[in-house]
Amino acid sequence: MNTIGFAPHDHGNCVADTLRKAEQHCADNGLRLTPVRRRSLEILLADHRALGAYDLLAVLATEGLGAQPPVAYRALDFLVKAGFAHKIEALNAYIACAHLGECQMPAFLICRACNSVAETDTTLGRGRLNDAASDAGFRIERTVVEAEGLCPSCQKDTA
Amino acid sequence: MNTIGFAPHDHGNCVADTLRKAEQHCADNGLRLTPVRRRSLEILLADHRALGAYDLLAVLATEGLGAQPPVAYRALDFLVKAGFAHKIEALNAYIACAHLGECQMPAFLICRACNSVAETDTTLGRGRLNDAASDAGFRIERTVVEAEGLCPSCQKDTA
DNA sequence: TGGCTATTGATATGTTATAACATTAACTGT
DNA sequence: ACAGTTAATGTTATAACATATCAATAGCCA
Ligand SMILES: [Zn+2]
Ligand SMILES: [Zn+2]
Ligand SMILES: [Zn+2]
Ligand SMILES: [Zn+2]
Repeated sequence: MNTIGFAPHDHGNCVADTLRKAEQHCADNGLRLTPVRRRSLEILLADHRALGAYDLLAVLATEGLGAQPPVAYRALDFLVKAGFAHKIEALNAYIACAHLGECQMPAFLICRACNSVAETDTTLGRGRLNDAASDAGFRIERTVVEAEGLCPSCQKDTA
Repeated sequence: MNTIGFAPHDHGNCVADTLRKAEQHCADNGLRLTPVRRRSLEILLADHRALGAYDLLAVLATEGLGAQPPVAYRALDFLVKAGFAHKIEALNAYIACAHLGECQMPAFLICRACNSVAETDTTLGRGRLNDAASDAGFRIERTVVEAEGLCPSCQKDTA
């Protein structure tokens, strides 16, 4: 299942690996990983939490990479369209993809206490949801699957 | 599956039925379906589309039921908590529950062309997400399952 | 080089949501 | 009926999230 976010892992490697894959994907597809875009991806990758556009902007601003909302939203738009990041609809926030290169249908586990987000790659809903969609004659283009709750560590804290 | 929203149905009955169930639920649970709340539910029920909080507010305002944002947000909060309405996270909008009384884990089919929304259910299909959550030690409290695409009628229009 | 397109800079505005506090209505027990 | 309590509403202000628009610049390709 490869759920990333709550389990400890070699994060330095995780970051370097994702950046490398992103660079490769841009090279292969004629996309430009400009300074703002690259730095935005790095900031999102820094830890496995969702960041609001204005949170990202605040960091970019301290680094002289832009101070107006469109800077952040353009970078996020690029990252999302390229598949390097996902929007968490339930939070109006953004997170780096944890499975770059093999991300088909992401689903997210969102801790309401510490705001950490784990990305898993499941086809939930796809079976059941596809059936429902077929019955209704609906053509699915994108799905949003998000679960809110408590991560292992926050369950302990509130126990 | 009882997917409601795209298929024609006796909507007058659908509305009356839902209002009756809501009244009963309030009576049974000591909740108060005040004028603003009741009218908000009626407005959401008017058709199977998601309405923004400010859209709802605009209607309420023309009827003298309140003109400030908190009026709409309080009513929506009540309706959502009571299970009479759902928030569509992908749209930041709200819709009346189409399965009042038997709604466990709703999922939505959202047409990006006409904005109609069908409500279906994923109760039987949450195996994979539950598995992923278990593996990660995550305790799910709420799920968001939304599919964006084209409804039958809009597929024809763009064909 | 010149023309084209993608990207960035900058200002303004639109949209969604909540904080905070005063007021009024409804319920509870006496 | 009365005070004490809680739930709901009125009102103002502001926070948080997102986009429209247009000018300036950088990369790219005849
Ligand atoms: Zn990592
Ligand atoms: Zn992903
Ligand atoms: Zn947590
Ligand atoms: Zn429902």
